[in-house]
Amino acid sequence: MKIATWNVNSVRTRINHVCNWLQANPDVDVLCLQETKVVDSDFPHEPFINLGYHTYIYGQKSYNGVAMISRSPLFDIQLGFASVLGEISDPSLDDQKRLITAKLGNTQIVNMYVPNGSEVDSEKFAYKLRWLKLLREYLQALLAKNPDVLICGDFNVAIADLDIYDPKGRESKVMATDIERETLAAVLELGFKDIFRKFESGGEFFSWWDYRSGGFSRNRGWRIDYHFLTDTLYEKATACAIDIEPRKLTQPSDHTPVIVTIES
DNA sequence: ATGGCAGTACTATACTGA
Repeated sequence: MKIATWNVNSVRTRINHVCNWLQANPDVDVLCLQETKVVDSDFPHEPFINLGYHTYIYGQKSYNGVAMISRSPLFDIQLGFASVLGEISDPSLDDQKRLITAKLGNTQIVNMYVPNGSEVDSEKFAYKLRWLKLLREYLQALLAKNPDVLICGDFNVAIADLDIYDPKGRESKVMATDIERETLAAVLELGFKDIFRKFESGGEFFSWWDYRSGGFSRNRGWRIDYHFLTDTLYEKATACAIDIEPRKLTQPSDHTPVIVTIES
């Protein structure tokens, strides 16, 4: 089983890149997309259906939006926090469409686009931390039903200094502050491990490079796209790869796909 | 220290991202 995650920064603008990538990677079972940036009624289902995939979407106008593109049908699709938790005390956390989960066989796959947070101490930053706190409750509820959970997506947090090309001054930078790391760590403490680090302990591995200032050509990137797996899945994983090829194309997304391989 | 690049909505420029 291969699961991939890719923040495509508009699925409509990137449709050819995504379809070409699927055709070049036919053994990927599920591709989790973030930042689709399209309302559901305008989602480009056809190109995926024509390639033989099933599509599961949760979008909104202009911003955010997630989707799952799957070789075989997925089951028990749930959109947003409330679909799992029931009524939530802060409904604004479901205003932005960032969270979709579904089952592939016995594996619960959660695809998420964590809020960026804009600037430290901004209202958006507070929203990000509240979102991550509710994510913990959400995952706890999923784990109560099924121990085999894979969460992936754009987490907008570099979990270690090794995941940033230059961590100097990171304390005051969004995506790298202690409070973001601690809040995400509290989520992962439920039993999730970074599968990339099962296979690679070194630095200079990134999944996002700023469009500006030649970030990619100078490899000035961040690793903010992850797959976190619970124990049984973690043990069965045999590889985790970052595919930088799509980032080299013209008009690329600023993120590139990350793929985990799990023995079935 | 700042700005740089890109997509969307809209139709000039603001907002957002990371």
